[in-house]
Order: sequence, then C-alpha cells, then structure tokens
Amino acid sequence: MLNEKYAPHEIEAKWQKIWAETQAFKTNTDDPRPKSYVLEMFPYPSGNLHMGHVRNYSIGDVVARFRTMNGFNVLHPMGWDSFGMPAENAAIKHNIPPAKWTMENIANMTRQQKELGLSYDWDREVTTCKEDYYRWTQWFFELFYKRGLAVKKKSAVNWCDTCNTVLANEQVIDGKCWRCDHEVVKKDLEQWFFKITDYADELLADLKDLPGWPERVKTMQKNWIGRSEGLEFSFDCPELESKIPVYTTRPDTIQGVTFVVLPPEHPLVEKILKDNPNKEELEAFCTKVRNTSDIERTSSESEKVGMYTGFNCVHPLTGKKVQIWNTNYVLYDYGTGAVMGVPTHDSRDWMFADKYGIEKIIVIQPKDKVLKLEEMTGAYEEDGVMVNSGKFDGLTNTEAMAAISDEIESLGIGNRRVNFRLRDWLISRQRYWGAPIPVMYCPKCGEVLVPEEDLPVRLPEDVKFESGNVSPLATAESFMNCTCPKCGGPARRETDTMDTFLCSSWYYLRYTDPKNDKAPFSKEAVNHWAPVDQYIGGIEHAILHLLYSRFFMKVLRDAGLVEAGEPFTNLLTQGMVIKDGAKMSKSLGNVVSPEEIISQFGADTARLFIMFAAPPERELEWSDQGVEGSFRFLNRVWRIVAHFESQLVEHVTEYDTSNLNEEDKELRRVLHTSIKKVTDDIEQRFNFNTAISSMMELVNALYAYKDKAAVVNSGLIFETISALLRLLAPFVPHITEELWNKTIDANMPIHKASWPTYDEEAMKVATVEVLLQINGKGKGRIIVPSEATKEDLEKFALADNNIKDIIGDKQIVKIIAVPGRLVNIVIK
RNA sequence: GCCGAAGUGGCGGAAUUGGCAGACGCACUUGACUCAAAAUCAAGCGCCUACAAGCGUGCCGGUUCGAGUCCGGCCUUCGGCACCA
Repeated sequence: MLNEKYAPHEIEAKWQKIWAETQAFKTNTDDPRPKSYVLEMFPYPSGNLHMGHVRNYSIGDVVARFRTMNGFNVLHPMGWDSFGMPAENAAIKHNIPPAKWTMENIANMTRQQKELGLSYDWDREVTTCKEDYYRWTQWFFELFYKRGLAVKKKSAVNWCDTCNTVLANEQVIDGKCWRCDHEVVKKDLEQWFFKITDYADELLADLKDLPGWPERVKTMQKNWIGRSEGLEFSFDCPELESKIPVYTTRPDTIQGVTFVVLPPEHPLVEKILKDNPNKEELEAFCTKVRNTSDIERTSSESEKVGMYTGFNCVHPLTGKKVQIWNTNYVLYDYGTGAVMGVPTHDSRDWMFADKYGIEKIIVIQPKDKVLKLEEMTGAYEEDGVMVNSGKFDGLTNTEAMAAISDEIESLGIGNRRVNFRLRDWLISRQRYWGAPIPVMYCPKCGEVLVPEEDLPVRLPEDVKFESGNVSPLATAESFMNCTCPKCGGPARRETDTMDTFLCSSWYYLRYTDPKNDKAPFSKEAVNHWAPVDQYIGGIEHAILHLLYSRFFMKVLRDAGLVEAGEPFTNLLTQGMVIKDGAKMSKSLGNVVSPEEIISQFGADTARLFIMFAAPPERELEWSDQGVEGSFRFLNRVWRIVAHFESQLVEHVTEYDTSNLNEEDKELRRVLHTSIKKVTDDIEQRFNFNTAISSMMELVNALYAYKDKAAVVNSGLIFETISALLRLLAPFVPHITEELWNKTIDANMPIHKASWPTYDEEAMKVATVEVLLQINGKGKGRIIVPSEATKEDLEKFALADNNIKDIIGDKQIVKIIAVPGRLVNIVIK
C-alpha cells in the first residue's frame, strides 16, 4: 500500500541508496544500443553547489534519462575541474594544503549531487588535480610541444598583481582579471604559449559545421577570432635605411595616405630616436604613452595624440613624401604594428590629422554628392568612385581594392594578407595549484622535455605559497633540482604550472576511458563516444573553455588520436538563476541554497521547479511560491496515484479501446496528446517548461475523470498512470520510481522502462468548435464534425442564423475556411 | 560604432507552419469543508464596461480575408566585440 502522504525525504534516500547499490547508471562502451553522450560542464570544487549547478545538472539529467528510456546507451559522467586559485588562496589564508581543501570540497559537493538523484556513472569520475589525470595533461603539453604548438616566447603579457600571475587574453574582461576583477597590467615576460593562432582559420570556418550551437556563441567566437582580409605592403624609408610594413583593409584608399603612424613599441623607434634633434621630447612622449594603462590606451574614446618624428618615407605609388609620426592609437601587436594614415577616409586618421594639421586628400567621392575638404567635418568611410588616384580614377572603390592590391603585388612591394584578432594562448601560470609544465632547463642541452615515462612531474608539497615574485614551485629545492635526461648533468625544472583551462580542454575525452594508464584514452573508446552529443553549460564559457576545447580537439585529430574535429555537436547554454532581478550573491543577500530547498521539499521539487520556471536558455527568476507550487503538483500526483491504487494493482494491461464512453475517450485523448507533446518538447525543442505544463494538464484530466466517471476503467487507468509516471521520470526520478515500483512494476525500475508511445487515433476528437468570422471579426462559434471539409464548413457557416442576419443582403466577396479552426466570410 | 538576442496580464511564461492571444503555474478573489485555521476541492481572474460593444502582444506604418508571428522604419533592455587600421 502507498502511504497516504507524499514523504519526499524518505523515498529519495531509499532510491538513492538502491541506485548506488545496483550501479543503476553504469555505462558500458560495448553495449549494442546507439550511443548518446550527454555532458554538463564539470564544476570547480568551490565547496557547495549553487542553484546554477542545480539547473545545469537537472537539464542534463532530464536529457540523459530521456535518452536512456528512448533506447540509447547514454554516457553521462561527472568530474572536477579541481586545479586553480581558490584552493591556493585557502592554503594561504587558512593554512590548509590545497589538495586537502579540494578533496574535502569534492566530497561535500559529490554528496550534494547524489542528493539530487543525478544519473551519473560515478565509476568514470575524473578529477583534474589527481596524478592519474594531470599526468596526461602533461603528456598533451609534450604532444603540443613536439608538434611545434607549445613555445616559450617573450612578449608583452597580461599580469594580475592580485593573483600574482600572467593571464591569457581570454581571461581579461574589460581590462580586468576574470577571477579577482583587478586591473590587469602589461609586462614583458618570457612565457609558454599554445599556438592557437595556427588554427584560427579553421576555428572560424568550422563554426558553420555547428548547427547545433546557439547563434550567440558562434557570433562571440567569430568576433573573438576577428578575421580580416587586407593588404600588407611597405613604405620605403631611405632616411632611416629601412622599410615600414603596414597592413590595411582599405587598399582603395592608399592614394590618400599622407602620413604613417608608429606606436612607441615599434622597432624602428630606436633608430628614430638616435641622434634625433628632438630626442628628449620624443622619448618623453613614448614613455608617457607606454605608461598609459592598456584600457585607456585601447579605448576608442581616448584622445589621439602624436609627435612628428622628423623623418619621412616614400609613398609606393605616388612617390610623394609621407611623414612618420609616433602615436598612442596604434596597436603594436596587431597586423604589422604600423599603420598608414588616410585622414579623409578613416575617422581615427581624420581626428589625428585635424589636430596636427596634416594634409588631407580625397580619393573616394560618393555617388550622390561631391565632397569638398573645406566642408567635411569627418572622414567619409562609405563606398564611392575613385578620384585623385591616377589610373584608378573612375573605378568604384570596390573595384579599386582589387586593382590596387594587384598593382602592389605586381610591383613586388606587398601582398594580400589575412589577419586575426585572436592571440596565442598564454598557458603558463606563476601559481602552485596546477599541473607542472614538464620541462627542464639544462645548462648544456637547454630546454628539455621530461621523458614520457617519467610523467607525471609531481607537485611538491614543501612549498611556500606566498612566494612573492617567484612561482611557488621555485621555493621547493627538492622539486627544482633534477637531472637532464639527455646529458645526465644537473638541471633545473620549469617552475610554472599550466592554466586550468588546459586541464578542462580534454576532460570530456577522458570520461570515455577514465582508468587507462597507458594512454589518455584508447582510440576505440574515444571514437565510440566522442564527440559529445549534447553539451550543457553556462554562457560565460562561450569563448574561453569552448574555444580552447575546439582547438584541442583539432590538434588531437591532426595527431591521429581522435577522429572528430569538433568536441561538442550540440550545445545548450543555460541562463542564470536570479532572484529579485539580480544574480544570486552573498553581498546582495539573495542566495537560495540548494540544500535548504532539498531539506524543505526534497530534490524532486527542486528539480521540477527549476525545469518548469523558465525555458533553459533564459534567465530563471527564483520564486519561493513557485517552488511550493511544484511541491503541490507532486502531492497531487501522489494522491491521484494513491486514489487509483486498487485499480492499478489489478494490472489490467489490455482493454477494449473501440468501445469507450465519453469520459474514457476524453482521458485517453489527453493522455496521448500529452505523450506526443512531452516527447516533442524534450526531444526537439528542449522546452522542458511546456513539457511539464502538459503533464500538469494530464494530471488535471485525471482529477476530472475521478470526479466524472461513473465507472472506473481499470485498463485505461493503468495505461494512463503507467505513461504519466514514465513521462515524469526524467524530471522527478525519486517519486516516480517509488510510485512505479508500488503500483506498476516492482521488478523493472522506471529509469530502465521504455518511453511511452502515442496513438494518433486516440488523439482524434469527434467534433470541433469552429470560429465564425465576418471580415476577420469573430461573430460566433459552431460545433462541427472534426473531419468536416472546407466545403462542409462553408455550408455550416452560411446556415448559421446569426451569420445569415449579419450578411443580410450584403455581397459575399469570398469565404476562407480552415478545417478545424475557422470560417471567415468576407462581405461588402 | 559593429554583431547578436529579447520586449506578451499583477508575476514566471504559452501560442511549434500567418488562423479563437494569455496554455500551465504563481499571486489574488469568492465559495465548499472546518468551531477556526492550514491543507484540499470548486469557481473566477488582460483592460474598459450594467450589458452589448470596444480596446489589447514596445512604437509608427505596410502586406493579408486574417499579424504576437511576415515586411519597412524606429524605441527600449540585455549580451558580445570595439582605436583590430
């Protein structure tokens, strides 16, 4: 007998225990069913789950359980992105070893995940800070190194003074550190980079092969990669015995060049300063610009300032003298680090030239008016016809782009070129809690990789975390001193660790073969499961993790380790969970903890509410009253099943559907309509909220049936409740498992049951209500047989007394009849 | 500035292909049950209205028998990129 009352905590604990004991969600690679890999972004073990996690995992769990019930062999694993700063900060603050802090957090969060009833194969759990994982992260570093994709180079890099480490470009948000929000400064340092730019073209081009990704994410990646096509060519500079290469996307405006601008970092600046009569002034200017913060310097609102260097170069097409200026508005790390100045057709150049009285030449005239220098107040950047451009005069500027590029190329002074905004990925960090970079420095042999068989390079434990200017690893002598594998002489280890984003760039592949100690994964396992069929996570990784993983996958494919070139076939980006219109945060005091909700209502209610309150991609406004509503619904489900328990235990699995009374027919119609709706909503649209709505309608129909039916049809009730529980099972696994076990099938757990199917016949109705319209305005309704044709509808409509009255002696222009919906009579 | 998404009751949201706007839920109102409350059940619930009618999906216009949905022009909000030459 079912309890009269729904007692969530009791049944949730019971089933979680049974699932664990029976290894209910264990996945085998050699299972013959078609595979489906469902994955949620693994968390950083910060200590406790928050509502964003609950939303993420609930979505993933619904998809995973739904696919299992639909006959797929589903891989649904969970793991820990467990290297990173917070562990190290905790070590500094509370004097706890990072590993201990991390593992304790993992234990707590695992408990919380288990309390949510998530269907993970816990045997495949992956923890990036464990040796059996980071060994392979180091192995991948070596793979990249051997392929020439991991290089140490000196450049101006982003440095965060609070975190005491360098950052990748992707980790700088509005000039600030992504972690601590402090302003980032530039430093010239020698650092390790992954050459993601080698794959820029492919990373951009392959976005079109990702129809299962949100447009928004693809656009963000596209913007980030920032491809542009243009022309690179040089200005000859005999005065400095040198050439100045520049890059432009507007070769059509070359004849309008009146100056060339260099940032202070440009290599030619040194030569310019030497013996310069204005040396002091110029030097002071350059120093001032260099000391401006990056944000200020790269803001389009900053004033453009400059100084004439006193030198000139020669225009390659006209032979005219072109002044060379030092400025603050050129990015030295994009293109060639020098730019041609065309005041008339570039707004930045206009502002600059205007300020310093530099010559302006119009080379493009718009089609509909004539520009005059004295009337212009800004640059003309639109299309038009070429003027003042010698043999190119009269061409449209689009034609001139090609013609001038051809000319420059044939003169041998330049080439068409593609440029990217994307920079190489800076992967070294001056921090402790990360995978050590497996490199040694030998006085004789130089930079040497740690031999593969010696991996992992273990993190030492005798380090000082607050090490000031050196990496913490440099404080561990036992770690630092090593033997060069090439010459056997003494060597020193690299003291930097790897960016945690590197650990997370391949974890989804490790799940396919998590215990392999011969390789990061076997080809059979990885090619069976990869790519991930459905990936679910927050939009904040639109560039960072999702771009790095795509890069990784392509490199691994080129190395022959995997077949697929893209890691995630379909991506669902969930919206944030907010409360009172703002992101939940401690400082705002609007945090609702998952544990609180679970202890009050149970995990099923928490999961149901979070899936019902909003479609997954949108923000979700937390509502305590909404949670109660979800709890109420589960109670309604419990009570209606309990109400029909005596009929259910009869197990009438077959009954005559050809001779049903009206109440039976109506319930059966709602049932089959709901099965179709829920299936389509989950499978095709991820509209879990409307799927739940229709299950609520089905429950409402059961209550109506309870009140109206004179005789209860046991077969129909069995069919209905058996299907209802299965529809609900992916969302609320515990309550459905209990009800199923007690009333439908005690031998087969509901999560292994097959998804209900619908019968189109049952969805049909005998009659439908049709709207009658005159000139598009509703004038009444009639009930007609549902199979009534257009012609029938017209007849019915014209026979309607009310319609007859309205028409009177007016002329009927036409009649539009839409079967099942409406009849519109147009009269004059 | 460029690119993208969104704008519907008191609230979260629905309307999948141009066909009855507001499903489902929350809140609220009324009734039943109760000494009473909670729970539950039933009814109502866009605006304006005594009713009929009228109005109503950010704004202005268009296409159409018919527009939340399509087209043109705006406005607002959010997100990304932005001195990238």
